[in-house]
Amino acid sequence: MMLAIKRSPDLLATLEDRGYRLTRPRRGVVDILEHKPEGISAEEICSALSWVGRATVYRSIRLLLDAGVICKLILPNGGSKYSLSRGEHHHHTMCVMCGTVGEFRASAVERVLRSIALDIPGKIVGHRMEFYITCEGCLS
Amino acid sequence: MMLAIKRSPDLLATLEDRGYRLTRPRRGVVDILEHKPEGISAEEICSALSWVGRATVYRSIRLLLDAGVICKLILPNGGSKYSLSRGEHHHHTMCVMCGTVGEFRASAVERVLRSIALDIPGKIVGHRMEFYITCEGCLS
DNA sequence: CTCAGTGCAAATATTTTGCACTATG
DNA sequence: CATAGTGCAAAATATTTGCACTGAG
Repeated sequence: MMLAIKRSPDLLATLEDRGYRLTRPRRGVVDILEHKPEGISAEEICSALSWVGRATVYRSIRLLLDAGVICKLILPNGGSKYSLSRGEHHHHTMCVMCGTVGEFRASAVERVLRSIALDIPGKIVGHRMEFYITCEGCLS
Repeated sequence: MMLAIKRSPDLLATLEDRGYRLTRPRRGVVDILEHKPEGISAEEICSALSWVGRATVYRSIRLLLDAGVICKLILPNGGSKYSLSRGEHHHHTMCVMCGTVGEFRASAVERVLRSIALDIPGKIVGHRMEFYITCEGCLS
């Protein structure tokens, strides 16, 4: 697609920068997501990595989230799944038919954030935004 | 604040329009939220409504969500809570200090949605957007 | 040796389901 | 009396914790 996959090496570097080690289980989680552009749930990661303890999977997920290596996505039904982070701050699209996850960094979003800020009493310290779509493949 | 609370009567009407009844447990959930502008979690509703079975609370929540009487909010940490819906389609602000929930319907948002649509491959069928803020009260 | 990282099983949370019972029209 | 609504307890999910063990510096 538009963005080359395999951005992980650079992102993983941030892990070691922070003093965390890139262990087998952690690498395992990243590897899986590298091959799952549509994202995957915590439990699915556990079964895919049957050689890793469930607790370790959850701990790895939390660590990788902290480090910004992966992203947590909120599904339309409220559930959540994870996907590789391909870069800086961005937002996600999720196809409601096939589940494929896309990323985008529309400058329009950042622009609107500034404009919305004027309407909001207080100081914006964060936000979350997901777009549920029917992707081109599923449309045809 | 800007919007008068107690919009529920009109919203509750949509319940009966749909053929659902406004029973005691359902009314209970709405009542609580009427007095909790900062929203409340499912489990907290259960304890507040100790005279209602847990299952009924969850069923009521789902029903009220469907009917658009209440909203589900995603917290910064991924958890969720509920708040009264004060009207049509809107988005939420949540103070990360005190938890107070606000609503807004900035036309800028809808405008940007249209503009973002151009950047996104496929058809947008829904979205979710939350703003985490430090509210004016907590700023001072 | 020391401590981050791990596995496993148990503990928690959270939400849903089955089923018999109650209430309302 | 037909059926929506309910309570309770059990089941299904999801996630976290305690604790002893392993593996790199």
